Amino acid sequence: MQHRLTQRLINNQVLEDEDRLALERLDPKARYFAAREAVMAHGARPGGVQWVEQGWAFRRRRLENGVSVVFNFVLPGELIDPAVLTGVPSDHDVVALNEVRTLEVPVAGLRAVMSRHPRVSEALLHGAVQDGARLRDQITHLGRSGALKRVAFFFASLAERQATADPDGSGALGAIFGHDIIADATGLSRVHVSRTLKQLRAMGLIDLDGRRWRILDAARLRELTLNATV
Amino acid sequence: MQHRLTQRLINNQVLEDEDRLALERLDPKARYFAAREAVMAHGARPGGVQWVEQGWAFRRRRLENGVSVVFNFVLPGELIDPAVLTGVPSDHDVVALNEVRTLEVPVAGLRAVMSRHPRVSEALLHGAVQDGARLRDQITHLGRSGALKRVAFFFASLAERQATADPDGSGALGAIFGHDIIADATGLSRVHVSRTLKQLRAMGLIDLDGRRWRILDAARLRELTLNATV
DNA sequence: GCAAAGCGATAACCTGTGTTACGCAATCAG
DNA sequence: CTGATTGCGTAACACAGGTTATCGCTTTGC
Repeated sequence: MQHRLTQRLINNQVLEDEDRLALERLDPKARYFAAREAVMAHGARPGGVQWVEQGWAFRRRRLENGVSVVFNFVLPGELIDPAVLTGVPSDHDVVALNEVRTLEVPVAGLRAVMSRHPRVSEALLHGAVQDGARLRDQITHLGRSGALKRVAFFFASLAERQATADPDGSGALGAIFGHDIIADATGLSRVHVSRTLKQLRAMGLIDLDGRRWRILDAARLRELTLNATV
Repeated sequence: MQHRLTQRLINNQVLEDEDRLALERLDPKARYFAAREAVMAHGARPGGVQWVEQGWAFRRRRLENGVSVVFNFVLPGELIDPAVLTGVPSDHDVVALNEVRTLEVPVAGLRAVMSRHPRVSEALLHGAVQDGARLRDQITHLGRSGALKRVAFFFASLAERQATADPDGSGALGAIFGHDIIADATGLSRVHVSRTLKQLRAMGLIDLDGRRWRILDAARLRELTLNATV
C-alpha cells in the first residue's frame, strides 16, 4: 500500500522506487484518535515514528502560566514529530483537530531504512527545512504585523497547505476550530480575534459555513499578508 | 584538518570516525567576510554549502515595507543555510556580525558524502530539528510575552548558545550589535528596546562593556523567560 | 428535556508599546 | 581638525490591542 508519508516524500522529488518500496515494507501500524485527543504529548520520547494518514492535528505548547501557543497544523503525510528520530523529547504536544488516523513504525525500523536508503534521509531533511521556513514566516508576522495581517496570514497559509494536500477543495477547511486556537496561533486575545474575524468577513475574504471556516478569496488573503522582498 | 562542522556534528553523537574522515576529505574552501557583509543573500541558490568557521552571523529577512526581522544567530560550526541542500532558494539573508570566515564545499560533494555516509544525513537532520525547536521558542515569546521577557529571552538564548560553542567564556558576547538588531529580533521598536535594556541593566542581568554586551546573570535571565510546562 | 457549560459578540475601560521628536556623544569621512 | 553621520537616551503623545464583564446561542451531559 502506498501511504501518505511516501506520497509526500515523493512530492519532494528525491525518492526513487526502491526507496518507496522499502518504506512500504515497514508495514506500519494504524492508530486512531478522537478530536481533541493528544496524538503525542509534550516531553514524550516515543518508540515509534508516527505520521498523519487522515485528519488534521495541530502543534501546541502549554506554558506554566496557563498560556498556550499554537505553532501550526499537521496535515496528512506529515510526521507528528521529526524530533523522535533524534531521540530528543518533544517540546510541544500534537493534538487531533478532528478524527485522526496515524500510521506508526518503530524508530529503529525507519532508521534502518534511512541508513540503507540515503534518499529517505534526504527527503526527511527537506521536510525539516520546509518546516523551518514556515516557522520563520510565522515569526515574521508575530514580530512585525498587526492583528489583521496576522489572522489573514493564519488563514492564507492554512489555505495554501490544504490546497497542496487536497487540490480539489472548495475553500472549506478540513477541520473545525474556534477562536481560541486562532488566538493562540496569532498571539492575540480571544476578544481581539473576534473583532478581527468580523473585519475579514466584512471584507469577503473568509466566512463561517456552519461551524466550518471557508476561504473565499485566498489570493487577496495572501496579498494582505506581509511579503518578503525578492 | 578537523573543522567546526564536523566538531559540531560529532557533538550530536551520531558520527563515527569514517564519517568524519569523509567530511574532512572534501577539502573545503575558505571564504572571508567583513562585518555587515552578506554571507548569503535572500533568494540565492548557491552551488556550495557553507558553514561558519570563525565569527558570528545572523539571519535576517527584509520586507517590502522596509521592516526587517532577525531570526537568530549563526555560530561557528553551523550551516549558513541548510536549504541549499534541498535546492530551494533561501528565504532570508545571512549577515556577518563581525569578521567571519566560512568554509565551503560543493553541494554535490556533500550530497555524495551524505549518500555514502547515512550518519552524516542523520546529523544534519538533527541540526534542522534543533533549529526548529529554537524557532518555536522564539514564536512562543513573540506571541505570548511582553517586552522584558522577550529581551531577556534574546540574551538568555544567546548566552546559552555561546556557552556551548565556547564554554570558557566570561559572559562577554562574541559579537557587537546595536539596539536595532535586538529590536528586529524581539519584534519591538528601537525606542522600547532602549527602555527595556535600561530595566535589565538596572536589574543587574546584563551590562554594556564598551560596545560589547556582557551577560551578568544568565540563570536569572533564563528564569525571567517564558518556560514550558514539563 | 433541562440544567450547565462552552463559545462567540460586543461594550467600556485600561495599558503597553509605537511614534515622533530632539539632544548628546561617539565615530567616520574628507 | 571639522562637519556629517550614526547610535543611544529620553520625553510627550497616540493608539492597537488586552482585560473584564455581560448577554445570547449552541452544544453537552445527565
